[in-house]
Parts: sequence; C-alpha cells; structure tokens
Amino acid sequence: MVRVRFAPSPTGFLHIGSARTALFNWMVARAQGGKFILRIEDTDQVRSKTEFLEEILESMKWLGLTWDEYYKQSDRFDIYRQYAGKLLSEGKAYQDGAAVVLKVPQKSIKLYDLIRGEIVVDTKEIKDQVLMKSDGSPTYSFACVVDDALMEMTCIIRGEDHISNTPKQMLIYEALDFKIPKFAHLPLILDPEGGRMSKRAGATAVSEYRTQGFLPQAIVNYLMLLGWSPGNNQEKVSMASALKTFSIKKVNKAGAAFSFEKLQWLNSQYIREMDTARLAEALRPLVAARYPQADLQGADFERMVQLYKGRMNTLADFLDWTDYIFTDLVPFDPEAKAAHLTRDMGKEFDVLAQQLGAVDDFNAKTAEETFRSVVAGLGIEAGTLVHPVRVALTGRAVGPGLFDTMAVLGKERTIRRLKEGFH
RNA sequence: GACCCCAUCGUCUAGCCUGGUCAGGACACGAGCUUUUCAAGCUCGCAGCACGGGUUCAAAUCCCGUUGGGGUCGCCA
Repeated sequence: MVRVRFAPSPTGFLHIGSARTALFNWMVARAQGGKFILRIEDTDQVRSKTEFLEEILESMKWLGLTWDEYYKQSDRFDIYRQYAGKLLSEGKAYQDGAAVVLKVPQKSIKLYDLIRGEIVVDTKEIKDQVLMKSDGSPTYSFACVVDDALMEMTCIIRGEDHISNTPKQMLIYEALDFKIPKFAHLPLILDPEGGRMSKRAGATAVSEYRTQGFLPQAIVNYLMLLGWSPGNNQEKVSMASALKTFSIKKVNKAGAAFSFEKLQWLNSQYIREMDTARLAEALRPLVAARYPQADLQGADFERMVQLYKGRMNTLADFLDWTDYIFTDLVPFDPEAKAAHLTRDMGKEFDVLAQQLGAVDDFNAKTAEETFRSVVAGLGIEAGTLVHPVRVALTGRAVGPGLFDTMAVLGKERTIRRLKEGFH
C-alpha cells in the first residue's frame, strides 16, 4: 500500500508552495487508496510555535487535505536518540562534543527520482553529517529518515529544494539498514516574475488567501495545475476527475510562476457555479464582520448575493460592491458623479421618485415598468436617465442592471436617494 | 564559486518517453457581438519550441555544447 506524508515545520504559516506539496502527496494517497500521513517536524524547540501548528492544521482542513495518521517529532526524541546510539556503537558515527556525526563513506550515490529520473552525486561533495545536535535534539535529516523509515513511507514527495538533501539522507538509510523509499522532487513555485516566492509578490500564506475570499476548491484546483495537467485541455478540474488520471510521474520538471490572475479567474468560476444559498452562507461571516447590525438571514440577502454572484472574483469583492446597500452614506465616486450626476437632471429625478412612490408592489419588474413610462412621458432615452440614477442610488457608474439594483435597495431608499441626489 | 536541477506563446501547460499530425488549450491582452453602465457570456485575433552543433530522409521530440534561470552548500527545516 502507498504511504506518503507531508511534513511541515511549525515555524511559520502554511505557505502556498507547501500546500501544493501537501496536495500532491494527498492526491497520490487518495488516487491509489493509500495513506496520507501528517508529521509535524518540530525539532527546533525555539522556533516552533503552537500558533503556527494550529494555523497549519486549520489551513490543511480548510483545503480538504485530510490525513490518516498524525505524528509529532517532539514526541519521538527517545527514538532518534536510540538510533543515534546504534550508529555510534556500530562505529558508523562518532561523537563530536555532545553531537553525533555520521561518517560519510567515499562513493557515488545513485538516486532515482520519479519525476526527473536518475541523479548521480559523489559523496566527496558531502561532508560528515550531524545526526544529533549538542543539545540532544536530532537534526532535520536524521529525524526525517528515521521517521520515514519507521512510518514505512513508500514514496517521499517534496520540493525540489530538497534534491541535495536526498543523497545525504540515503547515506543515513544505508547506515541504519533501512529500506530506501522512492523519491519525487516537485518543481518549485516561483513568483509571477519567475523569482523566489516571497511576501513581496503577494500573499504566501494559505490563510491569507482565505481571508481575501478565495474558495478552497479554487486554490486546490489552481495548485494542482501548477506542474501537472489532466491532459484534456480542461482548466477547471474536479478533484474526482483529477484523481482518476493523476500520476506523480506526469508532474513537470520546470518551476512554475504563480499567476494571481489565473487563480482569480478560477475562483470567479467556482463562485459563479456555486449554489446561491451556499454562497450566501460563505459570505455572511465576511459581511457580518463589517456590518454587525445588518440582517443577513432574510431572503433579501440572498437576492443581493444572486445579484453580485457573477461579478465577484473573490468573496471580498462582494463587500466592495454592496457598500451602498449596507450604509446610507453613499460614497459617490467622483468620476461617476462628474460624468452622470449633474444638476439638470433634478426634474427627471423628481418625476421618477414620485411615480415610484405610487408603486404598491415594488420589485424589479414594476420598477422597470414605472421607469419606462417615466422616460416615455419625458420624451427621453432610457439611457439618459439610467446612468444618473445608478450613480445616485449606488454612488458608482457601474453595477448590475438598474432595476435589480432598485429592488435590492427597496422602495423607500430608492426614492430617498433620488431626492437626495440633488439636494 | 562548487555541486545538482531545469528550459514550448508574457504566464500555466498539451505534445517529448515510442522522431513525421498547420505546435493544441487556458489566463492575460486586443477586436467584434450583446447591452441601461461595468463585468460576465459568445466569436475572432495576437503570441512560443532559448541558441549552436550533431544523429536522421525527417527533430519541439534523441545526443552534445553554449547561454539563461532555479536550488543547495547550517548542530534551520
């Protein structure tokens, strides 16, 4: 049975690049009916923080990357100590002060990478490896090898930045007489300019994407496309179909530049096809955080969601679009006001407000009928009045259809804003 | 610098393994349609095999080199 693992270190938030490593491991396990193990590499007692651990776990769950087994290296120090002692007694390692160091033999190491093929390294490039540090804690490579072997990992899938670690770790496997697993080194995710992914280029933590209003499905979909393709010209890929064709061997070798535009596009696609009720549910916490007093339970809220569903790239966009609904201080966009809200429309506004006031059953349909009869009566083009009215009602020149906007705003506020527009 | 990895439109990629289909799709960009605006949607378009040598009847595909990019050189992980 396939056993793979994701081994984050709780010294920072879950990075978007690490999330992809986790995802590919998870997909291998799920595609082949294997096990996905989550192992926390918290051997650095100083830099490891509980808040980071919690954030990592939270982000993993949010992305849907569920694990079958869970370990923490800080619980396993006795085991590492024991194996270090074994190597010491066998003469394969020596003490340097309180540290334990592996003797590196002269030889050439052949590493077979599932993605890259054969990689050969001469150990003259490798110096003796510290296994246990002076403070009694294991080094990364030592704990990693002991755990991967004891936890019976069949394949180690990690970032390309570990390629140079692998030959060193193979030496440890050999010294311990452990079976060496398969390896697959994933290409790195680069920033949009092709450089190293850093905060400068945009969000790096998965949790940041969450607060920005990205859907986990969109992120997972985007991430799986970075270095892999279903091969059928499809971009929007469901996990179920991806699992049918996913193979770590088909992953690309070259690094992939991260594209925020494409992620946004995918996110907008997922938002569009989301059930309105579910979208409303996802939006409620965001809206409630900004407008604590707003009533988000009624059908009105779902109508708003429906209205802006097709215009959002991220959930947070909803907040930008709907400010005019949740606050009465309509913040006029200066350009929109200059272009459409001029004093000479005052008369038309008054007529419209008056006619609208006479409507009993106020909705998009009746608002439109009223509006059309008003412009017909005034002998003007609909467009002449539409744009100024939109600015008066929403503060901006762009948005959904005017009559839907009126309906969402309601009769009273629509009329009030028409009157306030020029007074 | 040494060692290792990589190289198809601006970006993500299909094609490469098993040479021979106008190098296909998507994001972005441009144009048009639609339209009360902006988006969306639909249609069309722009744009690529890094370079140089081989091998071969034939090279994006195989080999070598150059250039370029990335990674690693910690008692961090």
